[in-house]
Amino acid sequence: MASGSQARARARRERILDAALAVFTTRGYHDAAMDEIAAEAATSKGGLYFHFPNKQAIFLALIDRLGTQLLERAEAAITAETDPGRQLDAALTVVLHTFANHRSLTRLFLVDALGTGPEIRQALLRMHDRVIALIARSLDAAIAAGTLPAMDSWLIATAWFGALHEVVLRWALTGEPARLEDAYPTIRACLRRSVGLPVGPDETNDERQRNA
Amino acid sequence: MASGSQARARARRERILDAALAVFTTRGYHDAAMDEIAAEAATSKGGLYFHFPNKQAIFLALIDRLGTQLLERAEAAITAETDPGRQLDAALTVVLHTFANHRSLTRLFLVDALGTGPEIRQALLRMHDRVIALIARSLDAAIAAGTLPAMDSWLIATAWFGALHEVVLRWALTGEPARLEDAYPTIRACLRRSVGLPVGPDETNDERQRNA
Amino acid sequence: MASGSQARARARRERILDAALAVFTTRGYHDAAMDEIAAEAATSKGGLYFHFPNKQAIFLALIDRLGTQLLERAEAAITAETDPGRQLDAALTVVLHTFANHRSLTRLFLVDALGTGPEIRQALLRMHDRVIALIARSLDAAIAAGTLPAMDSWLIATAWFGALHEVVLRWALTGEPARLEDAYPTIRACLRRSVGLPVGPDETNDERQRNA
Amino acid sequence: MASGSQARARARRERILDAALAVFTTRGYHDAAMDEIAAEAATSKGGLYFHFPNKQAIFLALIDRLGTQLLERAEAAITAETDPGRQLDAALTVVLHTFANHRSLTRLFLVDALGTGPEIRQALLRMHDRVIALIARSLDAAIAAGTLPAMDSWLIATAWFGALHEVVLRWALTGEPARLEDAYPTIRACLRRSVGLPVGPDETNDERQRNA
DNA sequence: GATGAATGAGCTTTCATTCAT
DNA sequence: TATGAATGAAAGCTCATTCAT
Repeated sequence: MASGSQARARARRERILDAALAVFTTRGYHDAAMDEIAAEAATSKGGLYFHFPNKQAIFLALIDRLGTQLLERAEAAITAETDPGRQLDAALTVVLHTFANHRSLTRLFLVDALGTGPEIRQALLRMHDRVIALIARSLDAAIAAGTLPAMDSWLIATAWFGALHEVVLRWALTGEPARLEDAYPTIRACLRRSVGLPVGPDETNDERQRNA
Repeated sequence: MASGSQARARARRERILDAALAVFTTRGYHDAAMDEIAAEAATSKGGLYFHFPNKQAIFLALIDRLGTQLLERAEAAITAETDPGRQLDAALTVVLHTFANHRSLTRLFLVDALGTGPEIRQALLRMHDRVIALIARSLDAAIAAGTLPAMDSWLIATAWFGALHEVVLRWALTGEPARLEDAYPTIRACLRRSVGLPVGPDETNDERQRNA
Repeated sequence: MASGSQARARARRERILDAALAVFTTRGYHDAAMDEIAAEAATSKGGLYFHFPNKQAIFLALIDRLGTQLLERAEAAITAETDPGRQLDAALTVVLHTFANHRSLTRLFLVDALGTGPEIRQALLRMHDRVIALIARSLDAAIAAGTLPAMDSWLIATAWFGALHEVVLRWALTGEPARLEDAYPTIRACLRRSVGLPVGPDETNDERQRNA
Repeated sequence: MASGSQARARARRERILDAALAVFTTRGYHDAAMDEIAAEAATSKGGLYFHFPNKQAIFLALIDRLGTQLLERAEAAITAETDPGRQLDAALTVVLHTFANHRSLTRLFLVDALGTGPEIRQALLRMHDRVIALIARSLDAAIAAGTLPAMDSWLIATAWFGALHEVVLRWALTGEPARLEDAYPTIRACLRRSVGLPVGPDETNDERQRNA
C-alpha cells in the first residue's frame, strides 16, 4: 500500500512537472501563476506545495529533468561515433535537432529563464556548461588524435555554443529559417573551419535524430 | 517660454532615463519599482507617468537610446577603416569593448530583459539585428572586395554575434575571463578562420576604443 | 495644497487606527484580517499599506496611541494631588476607571495582545512598565515623605499592578463584578495594608473620573 | 487483546500530549504546526486526528493534564500543614515554585494561550479559578480559625493570584529576578500584610518543593 | 489503527497605475 | 505640471483538516 501511494505520488509529481512545463512555456516564468499550474495539473495549490517547496523549485526540477534528458541523448549520440571528426558532427547535430523539435521549450530555457533570478540563472548556466563541456571534450579528443592543433578548447567550445545558441534563439523567436535544420550545413562548415577542420561532407544520419 | 519649458521637460525626461538605467541595472527589469526610479530621478511617481505612459515605455526608450549610442559608435569605428579586413576587426572590437566597459548594462540587456515580455523582447532583437547587420555588412564588403568567397553572410553574422554574445555573457555573469579583452585574440582567430580569412596580426588600435 | 493633502492623510491614518481598534477588539489580533480593517476604514488594502508597513505596525501604533492617552490621564490625576497618600489613591483610581470604561479595549490589551509575538509583547510590557513606574514613583514619594518605610518599591508596584490586572482581567472576561468599581474599596484596602498604609476613608472624587 | 490495544492507545495519546507540550512550549499555540507535533510524537498527522478531534482539543487536554497535576501537588502541600498561617505560606510557595521550575510552560499558559480563542481562554480561566479557589480556601480556613477577620476572600485571593501572576510573568518574559525565589520574601510579606497577618518568619520547607 | 497525499480557504503583502488637488 | 495618496487585482504561500488506501 505504501508503494501504491508512493507510485501515485510520483505520478502526481510528474503530472505537476508536465503542467508546469506547459504553463511556463506559454506564460514565461514570472507570469506563470501557481493557480494555473495547479489547474493544469488537475490538483490544488496545496498539492503543488506538498510536492515542491516553492515555485522556483518546480522550475529547477524542470531544468534538471529536461537538461539531463538532452545531455544523455547527446552523449549517447557522441559515444556511438568513434571518429573524432564525426563525434563533433554528432554533438552539433543532436543539440540542434533537440532544440529544433522543441521550439517553445527552447524559448523557455534560452530566453525566459535567464532573467528570473540568480538561482535559476546559475542552474541554466550549469546546463550551458555541461553542453560546452561536451563540445570541449570532443575538441580535446580531436586534438589528442592529432586531427586538430592544440587550442583553448573551452573558449572555442563556448564560442561554438554561443553561435549555435544565437542561431537557435532567432529561429525560436522569429521562425527563421523555417526549418532550423536548413541552417545546419552553413553553421557546420563555419564552425569546422573556425578550428581548421576540413569541411568535407556531413555523413551524419539525419534520420536517426529526427525524432530525438 | 514654451521652448524653455520644453527644454526643461526634455531634461527631466533624460534625468528619468538616467535614473531608470541605474535602477534597472541594479535590480533587473521586474524588480525595479517605479517608486525607486522616481526617487532616483528626484521626482514623483506622477512625474514618471507624465513623461512616459508606463514602465515598459521607459525601458524601451532606454533600449533605444543606448542601442543608438552603441551603433553610432560602432559605425563610426568601422567607416574609419577602409580595408575590409580591418573593418571586420573594428566591428568585433567595438562590440566587445562596449560590453566590456559596461558589465551591468550588458547583464541588463543580454540577460534580464529577454524574458520580460514580447514587446521588450522584440525591441532587443531589433538591436541584435542591427549589430548583426553591421557585421554582415562588413562581411559583404569583404566579399565584394574579393577577400572572402560568397556566403550566407547574414547567417554567419548571426553565428558570430552569438559566439561573441556567449563569451560576453559568461564574462558578465561569472567574471571569467577577468578581463574580457583577454578572450579577444582567440575569438578573433576563431571567427576569421571560420570564414577562411587569414588570421594575421590584429592592428586595431585598442586605445581608441577603451572608453567606448 | 500640500497641507491639505497632508491633513487628509493624517485623518485617513486616524481612521485606519480607529477601524483597526474596532476589528482587533472584536476579532483579536490574529483573526483580524487586513481586508476587514480596510473595509471598516472605508479604504483599500493598498491604502492600509501606504500608511503602515504591515499589520503589526498598526497594532503597535494603537498600543502607542492608547497607552500614551492612559498614561497622560493618570499622570495628570496624580500631579493634581499633593499628598502622597492621596496620590496613590488617584493612581489606582484612574487606572481602574480607565479600564472600567473600555472593557473590550482592556480585553485587547490585557489578553489578546500578549500571545501575538515578541515585538508586540515587548511593547505591551513597556506599557506595563510605565504603569508600574507610575505606581513605584508614588510609593517612593510616600517613602520620601516618611509616610512609608523603605521597601523594594518596584517589586511592590509590580505586585500591585498584578493584583489590579487580574481583577480587571476577570471583570473584562467574565463580567464579575458587574461594576468594576465595586471591587475598588476592597482592593484599595488590601493594597494599602500590604505596605502598612492606614486604610482610612477614600476621598478621591469618583465623579471626576467617571468619564475618563 | 482489547485491553492491550487500549493501553497502547492511551500510551500513544500520552506521547502525543508530551510532543504537543514540547512544540507548543517552543512555538506558542498559533505557530505550533500539527506536522511538527506529529513528527515529535513519531506518528503521522492522521494519527493525531485519530486521538484528538482537532488542534484545540490537544491543547485543552494539555491544560487539563497539567492543571490537574499542579493542583494535586498544591493541595497535597497545603493539607500537609494544619496551621492556617502555614497553609497560606504553603499555597504561595507551591504556586511560585511550580512556575519557577517550568519557565517555558509558564510562558505558554500565562501568556501565549490567552489570546488564542474563547474556548482555550475559558479553560485557562478555569485553571486560574482553581488556583484562586485554593488560596481562598486557605484564607477562609484562617478566617474560621480566627486568625483573620472576615473579608471578601475570593476577591482578595484574586488579587493575590494577580500579584503572583505578574511577578512570575515578568520573570518568565524578562528573566528578572534571575531566581524567581528571590522575590518570595518581599511578596510574601506584602501579601500577608495586605490581609493583616503578621509577617513573621517563613517556615516552609523549601527543599520539599524544589523539584515540584 | 495508521498513513500521508490532497484539499482549499485564507492570509499578508506588492506594485503598476490613476487622479484629485 | 507635479504630487503622492489611493486603488485593487493578483501573487505566493500556509496549514488545519479530510479520507482513500
